Amino acid sequence: MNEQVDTLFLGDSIELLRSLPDNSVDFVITSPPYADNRKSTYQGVSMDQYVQWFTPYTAEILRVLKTDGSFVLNIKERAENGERQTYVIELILEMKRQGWYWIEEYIWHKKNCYPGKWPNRFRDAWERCLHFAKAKKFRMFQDDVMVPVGNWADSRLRHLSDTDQARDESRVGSGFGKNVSNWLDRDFVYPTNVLYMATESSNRGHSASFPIGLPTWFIKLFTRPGDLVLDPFIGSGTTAVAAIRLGRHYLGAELNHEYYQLADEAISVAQPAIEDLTITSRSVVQRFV
Amino acid sequence: MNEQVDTLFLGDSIELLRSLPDNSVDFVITSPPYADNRKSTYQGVSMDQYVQWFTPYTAEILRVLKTDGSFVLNIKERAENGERQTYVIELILEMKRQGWYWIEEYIWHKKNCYPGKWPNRFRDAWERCLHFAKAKKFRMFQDDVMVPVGNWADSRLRHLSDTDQARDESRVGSGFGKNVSNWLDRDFVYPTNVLYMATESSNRGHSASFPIGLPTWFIKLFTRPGDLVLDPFIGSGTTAVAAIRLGRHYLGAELNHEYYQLADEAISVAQPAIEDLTITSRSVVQRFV
DNA sequence: GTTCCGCATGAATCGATAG
DNA sequence: ACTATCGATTCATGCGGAA
Repeated sequence: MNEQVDTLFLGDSIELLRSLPDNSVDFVITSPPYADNRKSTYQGVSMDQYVQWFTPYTAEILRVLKTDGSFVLNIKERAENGERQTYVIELILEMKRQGWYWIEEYIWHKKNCYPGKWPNRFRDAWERCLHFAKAKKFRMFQDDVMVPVGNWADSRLRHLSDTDQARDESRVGSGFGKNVSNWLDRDFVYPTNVLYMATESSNRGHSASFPIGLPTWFIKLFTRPGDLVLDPFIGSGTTAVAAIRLGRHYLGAELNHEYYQLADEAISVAQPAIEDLTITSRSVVQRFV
Repeated sequence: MNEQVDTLFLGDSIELLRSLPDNSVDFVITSPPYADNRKSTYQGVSMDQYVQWFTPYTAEILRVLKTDGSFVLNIKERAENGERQTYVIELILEMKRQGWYWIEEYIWHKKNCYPGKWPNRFRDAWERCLHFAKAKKFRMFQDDVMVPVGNWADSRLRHLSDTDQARDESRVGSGFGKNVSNWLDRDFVYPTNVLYMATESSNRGHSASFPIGLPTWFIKLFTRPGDLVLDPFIGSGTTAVAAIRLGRHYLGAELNHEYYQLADEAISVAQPAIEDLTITSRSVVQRFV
C-alpha cells in the first residue's frame, strides 16, 4: 500500500495522479466540475473545451487504475440556449479511444431536483453515472448491494393507502427503527441500473455534489475493505467519508482551498461504520390516477 | 389535412415519408427496431451500421415535420460483448449534423423491471426518450401533463407520528387533518424529465416497444386535439391507439405483416377517451435500509 | 422532550436588459 | 450580433424556532 494513502492533496489532481504508480488504485469515482460558461465559477470549464480539458485526467486515471478496477464518472451535460449540450457523449467516445471500456450507464434518478420552470423543458431529475473499466473482466461484488424488497414492497404496499405508505416509509426511511427487522428477514434482490436517491442537505454551507449514498453504493459494488478509492475532484470530501465508513482507504485531490478544508474537517470526524446503511436503487411504486 | 391521415402503411416507412409533403406532421414518436446482431430478429439491423441505416429516416422526418413540431425517439443501446454500445450517442451527433436540435433527453424509468443480473451488470431499468426539434421554438403544452403533487404525502405526513395522525384524521373525519390543508391547494405540479412507468406485458411473444403511457404522455405534451401524429415504426399500433384516444390523427407504417395486422386490429377497436388516464412521472419513493 | 411549521436553499435555465 | 448580468420561476428537504 502506498504511503500517500488516506491523504488529501491540495492542488490540481493531475499532479497527484502523475505521482502514482501504474495499476495502484482499486477504484476511482468522481464528480468533476461540470462545464459552465461563467468563468467565475468554481473550476468552471467552458463547454466547448470540456473534452479537451478532461481527457488528460482520464488518461492518467486509466494508467493508475488496476487492471480489474473500475471508474465511475458522475456527470450531466447542461442545457444551454435551448439545447442539451453534447460534451458528455463526446467524452464517452473519446475515452473509448483512450482505451477505456464503457461498461454501463447507471442513472442517478434524483428524488429532489432543482425547481424551476422553462418554456421548453422540465426540471432535470437525473444524472449519468458512467461506468468505465480497464478490461472486460473487472471486480464487481453484486451481492454487496442487494436490496430488500421487490415483491414484498410491491404486493404489500399496493394495498396501503397513501397515508399508510407515507407512514410506513417514514419508519423505514428515517433510520433505524424497529421496522428494519421486518426487512431483514425478507428476501434480498439485485438492484437495477437506476439509483433513486435524494440530493443532499442544502443548509450546511457547502453542499456535496452527490449524496454520500452514491459513492457508498459504488464503493461497495466495486471494492472490498482495505482497497484504495481515489477521487480526483473530491470537493467537500464525500467520497473519502464514504470510503472511511466502509473500511476502505482513500486518496483525494481538491484544487479549491475552501473545499479542501471542508473535506479535511469531514474526514477528521468520519469513522468506520459497524454496519452501513445505504440508500440503494429503488423499488416501490406509485400509481397515479 | 392530408387524405392519407388515419391510415396504416404496410411497407418500409421511408416510402410513406417520401410521399408526405414538407412541414405536414405535428409530432413524430417512434421506437425503432433496436440494433441487433442476430439476423433473424424483427427488422434487425447490425450495430455497426445502425446510424447509417437510420439517418435516412431521420432526414425525411426532419423534412415532413412542421417547423414547430417535435420528434421523440425512444431507444436504448444494447450491451454487447461486455460493453454498452455507442451507436445511440453517435446517432445523436449525426442527427445534429442533419440539422436537428437535441432539446432534451427524457428517461423512461421502468417501473416493474424485475431485478436480475449478469456477471458484470444489473438489470437495465431505463431507456432514453430523446427529444429533437426542428427549431428552438416548438410547441409544448406543459400544463397538460402536470402530475398530482408528488410528495405532499411523504413530505409533510412523514413527520407525523402515528398517534398524531390518528388524532388529526379523526378530528376531520375523512382525509387528512386540517394541518395538511395548506397543501391541498397545490394539487398539481410540473413533472420532471424522468418518466416512471411500467413496462407492458407483451403477449404472444411480440417484443412490446413501449407502454401506451409513453406515447400518450408525449402526445399530450407536444400536440393538441386534431393534430397529426406519425410513427414510422409503429409495431403493434401503440402510438396510433394513444393518438386516437386523445383525439389526434395518426399515421403509421409497419414493415412486418404480422405486426401490421396486430396494429390494424388494435386501431379498429380504439376509441377516443372522454378522459384519458395516464401514468406520469413518478413521485413516491421507497427508501431501503 | 416531541411535534409542527416557516423559511432558506440548491451542479438550473431562460428571456430580457445592458454594454 | 455577441457576451455579461439579473430576475423570475419552482419544489423537496432539513434546520431551527415555536407550540
